[in-house]
Amino acid sequence: MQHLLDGLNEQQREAVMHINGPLMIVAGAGSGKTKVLTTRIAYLLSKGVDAFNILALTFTNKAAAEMKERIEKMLGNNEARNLYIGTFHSVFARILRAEVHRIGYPSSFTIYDSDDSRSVLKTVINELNLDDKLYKPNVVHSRISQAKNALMSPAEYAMDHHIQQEDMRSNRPAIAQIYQGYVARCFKNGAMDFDDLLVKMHELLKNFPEVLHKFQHKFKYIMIDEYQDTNAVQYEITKLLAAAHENICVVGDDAQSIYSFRGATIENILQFQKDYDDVRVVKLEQNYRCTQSILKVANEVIKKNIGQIPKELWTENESGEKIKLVRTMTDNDEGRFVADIIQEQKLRNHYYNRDFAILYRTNAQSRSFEESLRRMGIAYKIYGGLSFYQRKEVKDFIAYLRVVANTRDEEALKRIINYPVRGIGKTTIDRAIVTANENNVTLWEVLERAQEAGFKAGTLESIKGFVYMIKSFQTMLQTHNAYDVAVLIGKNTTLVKELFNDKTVEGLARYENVQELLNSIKEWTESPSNAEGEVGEKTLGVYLQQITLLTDADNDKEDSDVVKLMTIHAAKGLEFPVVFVGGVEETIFPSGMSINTREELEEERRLFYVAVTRAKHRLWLTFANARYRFGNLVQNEPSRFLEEMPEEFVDRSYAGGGARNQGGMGAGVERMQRSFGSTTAQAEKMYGPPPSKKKDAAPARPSYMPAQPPASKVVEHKPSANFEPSDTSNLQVGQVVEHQKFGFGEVTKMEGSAHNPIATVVFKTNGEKKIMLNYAKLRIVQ
DNA sequence: TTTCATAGCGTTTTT
DNA sequence: CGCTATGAAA
Repeated sequence: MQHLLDGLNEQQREAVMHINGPLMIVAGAGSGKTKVLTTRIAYLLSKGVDAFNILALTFTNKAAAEMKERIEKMLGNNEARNLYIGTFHSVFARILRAEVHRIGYPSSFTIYDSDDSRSVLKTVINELNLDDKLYKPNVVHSRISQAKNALMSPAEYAMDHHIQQEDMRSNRPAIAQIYQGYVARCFKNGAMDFDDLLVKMHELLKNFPEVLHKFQHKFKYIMIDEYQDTNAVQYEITKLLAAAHENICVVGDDAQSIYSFRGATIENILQFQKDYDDVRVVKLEQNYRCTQSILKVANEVIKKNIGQIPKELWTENESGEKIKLVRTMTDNDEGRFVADIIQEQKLRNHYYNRDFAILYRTNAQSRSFEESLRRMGIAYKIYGGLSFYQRKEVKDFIAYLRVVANTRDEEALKRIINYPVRGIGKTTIDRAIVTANENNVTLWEVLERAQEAGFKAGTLESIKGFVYMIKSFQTMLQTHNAYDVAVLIGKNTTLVKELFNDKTVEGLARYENVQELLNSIKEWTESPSNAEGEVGEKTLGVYLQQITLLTDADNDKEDSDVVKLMTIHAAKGLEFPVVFVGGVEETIFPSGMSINTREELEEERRLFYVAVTRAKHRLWLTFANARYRFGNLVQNEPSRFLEEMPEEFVDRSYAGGGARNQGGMGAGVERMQRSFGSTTAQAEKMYGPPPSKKKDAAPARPSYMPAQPPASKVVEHKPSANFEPSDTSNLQVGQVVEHQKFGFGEVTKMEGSAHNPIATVVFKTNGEKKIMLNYAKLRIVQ
């Protein structure tokens, strides 16, 4: 047993060994938090606690997988596979699978990602005949999400005076109505959004005493990582679960709370001591990650925040280099500078690509870094942005799987019903949806009984074919695994073939993405357990639920030697030898959206703290005088956070003398001012004027002259006197035809299906055109 | 019914 | 700037 505790400091050991009763670990950045958590679980197991009785909630699936691996190594057996470790969302998804039938959901419920949610909202907003200019899905969704995270039902939302006033003031009084419609629609679709995974879990525990009792009894020991980033639902759930044994251990750092925008409240960790009697508090204050300089800077900046748990982080590490502040002219220069330094540092200090991380406040900032790295031939990977599973072609394929697993899923159904094209167009779908709503059945049920709805013969055939196909996939699922069915789907829908035939660069990438998806299904099907160590359940539904909850980081292959680019939020919990933080400018960092209240600004500062403390050895902070935003050059002041850093640990020699060109700077100010400049005027001198906002800034022309017609001007053709459309059903390559507008031309290619033939015609006067024979009138000349 | 062009809009941050 | 949501032509 002793060896488990070896190498732990006094506080860490205390945290590990306190196993009964509530425990709060205040873990500063880089203080060995993960080590403590894993050791603590191993310690519990070694004391005879059954792995089945331990629940550990982490922030990412990757963290969960890592912890499990480390515990297995420590113990030398595979007991760890029986632990319940995962994110709130994935652990609850797993529990819901078994229990959610009680509230009318299928166990293979679909999990909607933000895109799906937005799409449902759009439908609801349209059906309520509301102005979609006013009710933007994004705005509405965040409103609903906030309500859910505060455990507020649609009815309660409608009754709440404060909320109603807010919605009135923003001229959106119908959000309550939309909320209600949205919830109803999700339920009808057998689908849950991210928030529902928490809300429905809470509902089950609250309304079904037998469920609550079962899980209270099961989870005798509960651990929650990143507790400072939990929200109200998560708080309520854990409180319910822990109520029986009160063996609850939360780990967090109030200084790193950066998720208030999704309902996280720092109060949860500040109030923990009041929630339970006899809370043991352990502070981990020794940092093992950063150099003195980095840590001093971080400490000093975060001190500007008021109302924290008092603590002073210290380290025995060497002092290291000063933090380097860098000013560049534009965002493109910033990118070039960082790429240059990476190149230089690789040579000078023998770093590998994988030792570098470039962090930024917003995803949009990745572009300039990406470009310069590519130009320099430095391998990199961008985390976040749109994930693999959000790409069009992947989502399309997955939509088939989703429908097969859950035909109630209307979003997925709408996506694939006419993809690839099978003659079920918008009119047909709209009509089917109306029928479904009128009869209060699902869209799928309408399709199943299409003959009763009175579609015309051709359409009915198409629908029948589609329904038959989906049903055959479902049948196959009973005897085959998810991978086999997926391959069959790819074949039968000609979806893979279609992508394969697209030989453009993007088409090739799309094809490869679908292949990769198939591989991932195969891998998943064949591996004995899933991300949470769940053995056995290898159904299609489970697969789909899991991938929706996956992030880029979860799929990360640690072995690849690439520079990592990500937002600071995504970098939480990670560390890198060398870190660059880009765009340290007012309106970006702190974000222009978050400078209106002290609370907002303090969260930005905590974010800055997180960014700085990701670095182990070297840290560069960069900012640009001006950067391109929506196509035009705008200038920003250096971030106010730069002024808050203690001078002695900061090297400003690349920074134009001082962050804000004011007070306290050395003699360098003027020199740097001259050589770097700081105004847009100078930026324009070097890079030309910003593109004009006006569309028509081009050559002046007298107002009486009409603007140039669009480039694709048609040379007028007067149809022959005897023009009469011919029967083109047998049109052949090589025939000469006349078109009413385009004139005479020769057919060079025939393509398209029998139902929708397309002829390519090269016209004498107008060049090559693609003509759809069903609609265009052609006279065959010879 | 499908495709292609363009107008308009967006950037916090994520499960 | 780059994407996507709509509408006119095919």
